[in-house]
Amino acid sequence: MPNIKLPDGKQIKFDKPISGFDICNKISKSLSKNALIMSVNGEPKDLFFNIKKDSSVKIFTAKDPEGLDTIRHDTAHILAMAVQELFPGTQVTIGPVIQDGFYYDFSRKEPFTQEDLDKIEKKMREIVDRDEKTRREVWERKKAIDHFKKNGEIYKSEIIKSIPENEEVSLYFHGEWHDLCRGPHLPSTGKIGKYFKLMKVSGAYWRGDSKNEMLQRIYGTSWASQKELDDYLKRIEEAEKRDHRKLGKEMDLFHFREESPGSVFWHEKGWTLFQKLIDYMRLRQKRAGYKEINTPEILDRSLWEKSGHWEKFGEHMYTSTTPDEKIFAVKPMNCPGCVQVFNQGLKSYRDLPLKMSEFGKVHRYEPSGALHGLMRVRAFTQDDAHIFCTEDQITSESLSVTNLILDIYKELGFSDVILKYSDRPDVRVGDDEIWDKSESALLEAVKATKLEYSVNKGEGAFYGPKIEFVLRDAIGRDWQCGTLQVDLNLPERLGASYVDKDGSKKVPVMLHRALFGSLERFIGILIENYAGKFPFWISPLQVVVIPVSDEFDKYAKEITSKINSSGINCQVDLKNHNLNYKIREHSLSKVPILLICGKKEVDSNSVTIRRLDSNKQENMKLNKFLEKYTALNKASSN
RNA sequence: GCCCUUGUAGCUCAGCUGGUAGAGCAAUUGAUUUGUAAUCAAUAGGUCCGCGGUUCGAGUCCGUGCGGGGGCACCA
Repeated sequence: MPNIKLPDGKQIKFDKPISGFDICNKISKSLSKNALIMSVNGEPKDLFFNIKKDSSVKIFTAKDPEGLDTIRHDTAHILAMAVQELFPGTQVTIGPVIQDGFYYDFSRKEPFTQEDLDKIEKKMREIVDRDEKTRREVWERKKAIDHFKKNGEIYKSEIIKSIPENEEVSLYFHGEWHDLCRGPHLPSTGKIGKYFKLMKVSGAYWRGDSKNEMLQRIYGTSWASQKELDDYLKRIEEAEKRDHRKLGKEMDLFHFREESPGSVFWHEKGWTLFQKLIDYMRLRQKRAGYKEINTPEILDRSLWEKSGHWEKFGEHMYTSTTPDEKIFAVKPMNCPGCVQVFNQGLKSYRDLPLKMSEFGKVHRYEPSGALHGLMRVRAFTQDDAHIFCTEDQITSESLSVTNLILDIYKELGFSDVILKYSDRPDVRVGDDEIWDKSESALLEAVKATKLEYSVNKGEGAFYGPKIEFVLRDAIGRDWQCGTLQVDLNLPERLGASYVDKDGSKKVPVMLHRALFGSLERFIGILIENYAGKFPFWISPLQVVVIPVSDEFDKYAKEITSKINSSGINCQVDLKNHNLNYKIREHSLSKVPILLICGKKEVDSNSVTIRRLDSNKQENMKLNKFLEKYTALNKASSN
């Protein structure tokens, strides 16, 4: 005679075993209508599950994340159902819920076309209309395997084999159609609603392994209401508008071309942006005690063999054979070169910590399918630095690195940052004592930031633990950028040493650190974060002067030259177009400040300011303008 | 690298079932002299991604290579 405890503390006594439906009926009519699944003592269950013992029960509707997830899960199921109705012989595999939706992987010879997707979606709506009741059966493992095998569902039988022995094998039925599933599911197909949409088809390896067969994955999205679906589609549209590849073209920042896939052709404006970031970082790093160096882009194979890169990452390295048959590699990383700078000359403990920064351009032969605009390229510039220090200095150096990184992110508009800390993997170099030391140093630095962080057990590099910095952009997307890694391996491999107090030679610890990781990628992130509308000080073209008519060209040219002399990037637009046209053109290319000048301005030696996305006008004496905007023309910390 | 998809003027795109290319914007020239998001007109502009094939004939069909896009795998 179960006694049911509800989340609000209320208890209901029943005189016989009951289902979720019974409980809902007891509570309210609307709940009976809206209930999707429930949890019994924390375990997710179907509403038709029979509760025999005293339990705490929670009912979920579409308003709960658990409810929405189940809607998505069920949408994936009816996707599979629709596919098998339309395309008999297609094998189903897995169909999990993912962020904002779900996918289902199928095995079928012929590829699904866009028309197929439309057909499938229509069929799914039919299935919802049929409102078929959900039925759950638990099968004996062997029987289930044989059953799916007999039906040609090889993948399903594989999945059953991998279910742990102590778990039951459950099948969910909708009419004749059934699928292996842990559940829970909605009581009937009608409960799904019709706020779903199939988004795209793509390939995906069975069990995520590139050695396996490639399946066809259909992605979909599913929501509890039309409004949520519309909002989601709108969100995607907004993200597309910010696409850095699109904006890069529109704003004339850079382009790509066939002759060098994955390498950027920077245009003047894009390169100005690039240089501005470097200038800013130089300033900050100099202040933080870094010494900037530069090392060769092409280095003899022997160095890469010594560093271990040749063996581990050889297939991703560009190499070059000289006319006299020597093999050189284009650097995929800056560290070996930097260690060689350290190695030149004798170093004393008094030199430590020695912080060497390098804006090094590296080349990596990335798989063609990985390339993506500026986000994933084959040639990029790292804002790299290597800190050589003693074991005792790891903590303080880590703290100063995290401070610098977070401060610079903030200045560039990213204050929402989370950290990922990774500790020792099973296969590693170095003794445990030094691992203990480096791990606690990094963890201390992580904690000192007071930011949210995750611990990734065993995810560190074989040569040391690491922190990764993930920043969240204006539309909530996460980008992993910065990194701080302890390296207990490379200095030794390349024979780095310093003379300690007692006159003995010691191997220094090396910290690798990068803030943006790749300047190219970071610019991509900046573009998308700001939707191309950069803050004044970063903007590559900051001011455009527009004379009202060619009568005022002379004045416009004069003030343009004065503004440029003050260090602000300014252009004058003397083209034979009217004012409206020019305002539109420069607004679309996202110039932050337009200065309009006509008779009024010439007479009073002033400018009229029009800011991007505002049609307010502000008149100001030229001197005042220069004063105000030179002050704005740098990061606030400078 | 793998699966799907795609490649036409500087840009965005049209071109039905094969009959040797078209628009808008941009560019150039001329007119207009403009006060806050597109002034008007004329002109010029294309090995329809490359290579091969089918065909009397290919932007269109087939094969192949390269590039782009969406995923998967990869990301020191």
